[in-house]
Amino acid sequence: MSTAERLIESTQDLLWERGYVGTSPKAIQQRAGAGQGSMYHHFSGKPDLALAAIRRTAEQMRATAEACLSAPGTAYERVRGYLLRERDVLRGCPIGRLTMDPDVIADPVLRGPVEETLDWLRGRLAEVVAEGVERGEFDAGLAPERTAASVVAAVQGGYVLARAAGSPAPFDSAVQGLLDLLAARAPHRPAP
Amino acid sequence: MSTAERLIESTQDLLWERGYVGTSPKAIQQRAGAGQGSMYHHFSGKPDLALAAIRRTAEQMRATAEACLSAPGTAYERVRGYLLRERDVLRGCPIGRLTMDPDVIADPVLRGPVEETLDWLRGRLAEVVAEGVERGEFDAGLAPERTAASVVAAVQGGYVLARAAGSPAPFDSAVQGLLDLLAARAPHRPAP
DNA sequence: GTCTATACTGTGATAGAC
DNA sequence: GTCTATCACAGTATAGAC
Repeated sequence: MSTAERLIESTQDLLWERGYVGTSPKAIQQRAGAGQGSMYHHFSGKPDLALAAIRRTAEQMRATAEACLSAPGTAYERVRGYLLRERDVLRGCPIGRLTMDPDVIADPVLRGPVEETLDWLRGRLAEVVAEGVERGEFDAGLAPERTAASVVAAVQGGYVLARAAGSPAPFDSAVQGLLDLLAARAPHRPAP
Repeated sequence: MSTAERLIESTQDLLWERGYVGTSPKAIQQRAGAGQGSMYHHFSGKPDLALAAIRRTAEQMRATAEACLSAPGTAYERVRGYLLRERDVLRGCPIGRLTMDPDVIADPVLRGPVEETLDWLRGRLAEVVAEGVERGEFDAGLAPERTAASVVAAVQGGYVLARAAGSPAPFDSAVQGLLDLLAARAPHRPAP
């Protein structure tokens, strides 16, 4: 793998673990096995490298979510598939995490991919819910946009609860609680 | 106000804004209008001062939540009151925020108040939901613990979405989406 | 109690040799 | 392209004067 690739991947890991503020160029270089000069040859500085890493992570997250949401099954089943997909819960969300980073939120360029990714996810989930309503798989009264926001928030908030508790259990509760509520709005009442 | 008090309040503000990793003793001293020696006289170092600040913030958050949850009204109304209470949404949660701080999560002493506060909140909300079920204000099938976790997650996740978007709108959607789902489980169907 | 001086390490970046 | 040397500055803490 090229040095630039290794630098990007190391940055992805460190941003996930420690955030932007908590990640130093030195730490990135050490993890990538690259020298200082090498890093500053490929990237103009920390923000530039972080941007490349954030974009890469955003792409990957989008692909993972799309795989769940475009799977076969009813709308409820696809939402359930997204909510119950395997996750390393205690690591949290590599994109959502960045919203707590003051330097990321303050810089429109760095915040860009974060905003786009979470917007896309809400929009995509809203499509699935709307489809479900059209097909009669969900109650007509279910509001797609709001429901989609609740689904994404359950995941993001679940990570917060799990990390506070030092255990994935509260994440599972939060997700299952929402799934219980959604199942009650799916006319055929599938098992949650 | 005493110097120690000013140091604690400055630390509360900075932890909320920039997190533990992003907050330096120097920045705290400047905001508090205190010298270095003064800070190290009252506190043994950054972790000690941060602990005092986190404990203070945790107390305050608990008091605010308890005020909503012990208000008069049905269980649904009290949960709604908690969810719709005024918030500075873009600032996020001063306690939930800390779960993304690697140095806080790694230190059991600093994580302690964070864990206790969010555990207490879930437990307290579960009591309210359980009471509602007993009184017939909620469907008997509603699981108190799971529902409580979903409520807290909606708020914490709502903050993430709002900060990503640079707007409180997605927070409101997530909260309202959950409220819609909960209203459908309250036999008298109050307006959400 | 509060201040200034000091020390040491880490951060983020540049310069120039190879 | 990659390396090492160097830099200015911030982070964290201690020492000792007042």
